[in-house]
Amino acid sequence: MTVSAKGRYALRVMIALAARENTVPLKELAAQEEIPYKFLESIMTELVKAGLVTAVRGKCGGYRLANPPEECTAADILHVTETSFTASACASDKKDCPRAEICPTLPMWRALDDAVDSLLKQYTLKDFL
Amino acid sequence: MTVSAKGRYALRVMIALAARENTVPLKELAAQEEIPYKFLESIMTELVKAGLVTAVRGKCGGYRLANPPEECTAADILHVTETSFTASACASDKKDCPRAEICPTLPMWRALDDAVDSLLKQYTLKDFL
DNA sequence: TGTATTTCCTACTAAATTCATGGGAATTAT
DNA sequence: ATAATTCCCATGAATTTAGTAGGAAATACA
Repeated sequence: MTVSAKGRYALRVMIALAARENTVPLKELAAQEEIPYKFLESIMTELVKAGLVTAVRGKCGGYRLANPPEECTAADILHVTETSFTASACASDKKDCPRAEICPTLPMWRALDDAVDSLLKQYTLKDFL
Repeated sequence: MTVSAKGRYALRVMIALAARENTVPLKELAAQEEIPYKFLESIMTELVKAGLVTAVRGKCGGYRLANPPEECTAADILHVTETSFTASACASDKKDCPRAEICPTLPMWRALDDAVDSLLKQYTLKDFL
């Protein structure tokens, strides 16, 4: 029920990018945020694929936010990094749970997901600067 | 960020106990709820220690709720079973995170914990019957 | 054109956590 | 006594998370 190191790293890096205008190379980001270089590299790949970050290859390249800080929420970021970002496995994969139809707790898991999501949507990168 | 099988099992068993007046032996509970006997046994031990369930040893023994169903919330149960029931490791163990003082995201993790907790407190075992 | 700097891609390894299983001691109704 | 039960301690398997390694592809700049 805890956000992974990966998720916390991702959020931290996004805040770091929000604080800078130019593209920042991974080497610098990893050093500044004290995150293992190669691990961060894999995280950046995901953030790029999700459209939250823009990558510039080659010399003088690096990463920068794809959008203004106030347009990127904590929910956006964590949905990318957290493999199963839902309170209960049942709530997301209906077919995986044969009890879904009769499960008395399903409504609660759904409500919990909604509560978490709506709270995380309230925080944008701008709020962390 | 997902509630473990252990947590879901615990909730299910507690609902099952809430639906019955008498003490129910583990053997029966495990069969009815289709939960591995020995795994459930370890879960019951925790629930007993937490004071949510009363155990009766010996022949004709078993488990029953320690309190009326309307007095036991989902939060009570999940706090027992989930090893780290907090959105971020930082939010619970201050000393583990050297950045706690300056961390811009800590308030959000705290708010998330509060949101989750207050929602889970709204559901009692009675609501699931 | 060559070189240094950078992201991209694929595969692998290590550590931690979750999910169980096994055997037997202690307790209790009959 | 005996059978049915919880309690206690240790171990093992499976899954997920965290971190590493090496090199290919792109790009700025001399």
